[in-house]
Amino acid sequence: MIQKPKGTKDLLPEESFKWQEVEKIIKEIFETYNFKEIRVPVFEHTELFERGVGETTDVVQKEMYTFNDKGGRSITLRPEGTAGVVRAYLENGMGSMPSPIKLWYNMAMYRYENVQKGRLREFHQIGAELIGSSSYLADVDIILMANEIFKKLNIPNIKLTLNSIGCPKCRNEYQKILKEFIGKNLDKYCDTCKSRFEKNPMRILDCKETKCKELNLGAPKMIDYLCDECKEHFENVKSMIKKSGLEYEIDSSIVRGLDYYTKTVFEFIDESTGLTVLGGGRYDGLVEEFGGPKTPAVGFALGVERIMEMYNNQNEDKKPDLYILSSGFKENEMALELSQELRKKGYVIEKDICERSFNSQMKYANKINAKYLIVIGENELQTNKVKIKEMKTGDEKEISLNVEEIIKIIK
RNA sequence: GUGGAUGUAGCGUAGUUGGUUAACGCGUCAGUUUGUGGCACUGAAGACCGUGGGUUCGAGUCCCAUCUUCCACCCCA
Repeated sequence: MIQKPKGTKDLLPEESFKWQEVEKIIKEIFETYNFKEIRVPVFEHTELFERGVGETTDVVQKEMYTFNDKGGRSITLRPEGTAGVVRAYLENGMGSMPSPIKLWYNMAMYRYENVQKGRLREFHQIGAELIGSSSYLADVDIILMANEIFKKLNIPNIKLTLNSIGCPKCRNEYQKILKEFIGKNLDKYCDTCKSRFEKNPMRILDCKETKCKELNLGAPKMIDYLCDECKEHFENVKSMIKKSGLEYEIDSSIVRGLDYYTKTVFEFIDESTGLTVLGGGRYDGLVEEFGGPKTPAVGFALGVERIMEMYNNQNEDKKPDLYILSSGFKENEMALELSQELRKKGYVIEKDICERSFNSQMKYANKINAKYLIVIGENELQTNKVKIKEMKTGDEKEISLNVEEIIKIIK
């Protein structure tokens, strides 16, 4: 038997119904903030992610599904959503539409990861991008919108953590100081850290190797070296969030795995598993990195599979309104006609399509939880009367055999 | 990428120190019941025991490899 590839998942009807419910709730939240949906290709030129996400990141270094197509182009299955959305923003001239641009997406992502619970190779992210505002008010709106998702979905034990990683200006200053600190013991760090020393020393602070962690003790923190502008921005974000009544924690270790972030970064963490369910931040340099004008932006992405683990259904999937039981050619013809008319009016109708016996049809109607049932046989065709039965109670009622009379009962 | 565990019908399990046609429950299909379901009873279908090698007269059971799933590290959503 051929199995599905490692790290992928089939969504069966019971779960796909749950997904639809969650997707609907989140979409409605986005709409109240006037975000519009965007859909971009599953694959892009590899260069887009190398430049956008950053060549020193784990995502680009070891997790991308990259291949050459038949035309010799290097193609990559998207490992995240922001790069593609920003590319589309530029390519479609959205910079000259009324600013800021507010977009949301719901897309599959691909990362060659070691599989574990809550970590798949094909997974889904729902995200939002707000492009064209440098104000702290944009950060706050994005964070509050993200928080709304957990509130509306009734998901408890979610913690918001915040940090600021500064702008290129203060980060350069800070990195000099950091490199001085690390440089003293560089030969004692692990190989990954050594390779990151020149290009991206801040990620060394994120290393989980015990020897590196020990060496990092007492290292200078970015948050203490923010320039005046970044500092003010972060203070404003914090105080506005506080005023809105949302609790948060400062976590100076959040740097995020993608290089494009600047200033505010945040994560919503599930406290029972410790997994990040939603992560995001500001990325003021990305549009420019892709060759566009200097354009500030902020956004987030949430892991759909991870949120599904925590969500409990509020409703049940639809049950058939009516089962039409019939046997015999004329009778089947009548059943078909009735079912077509009722379906046209939006009712969920089940009928025999296997030419099964009376008894089997009866049992089937029961198993699929049909709400009502009618039997079409010789008598009904002759008298034009039919008994309609409520399956739950067993009550039967005789009515004329026509669509209007049936609707009166099942509606 | 590193370390550990796992794998028997659709699902959940049994399978004794290797020994004939791999068992049970749920589910599925049908019959008892050509005019009324749920209960009950009867029957049927469904597994080359994850895959490929090896040891043996003989392997679901032992050995090796490989894959999957799960857990930890790493990383992230």
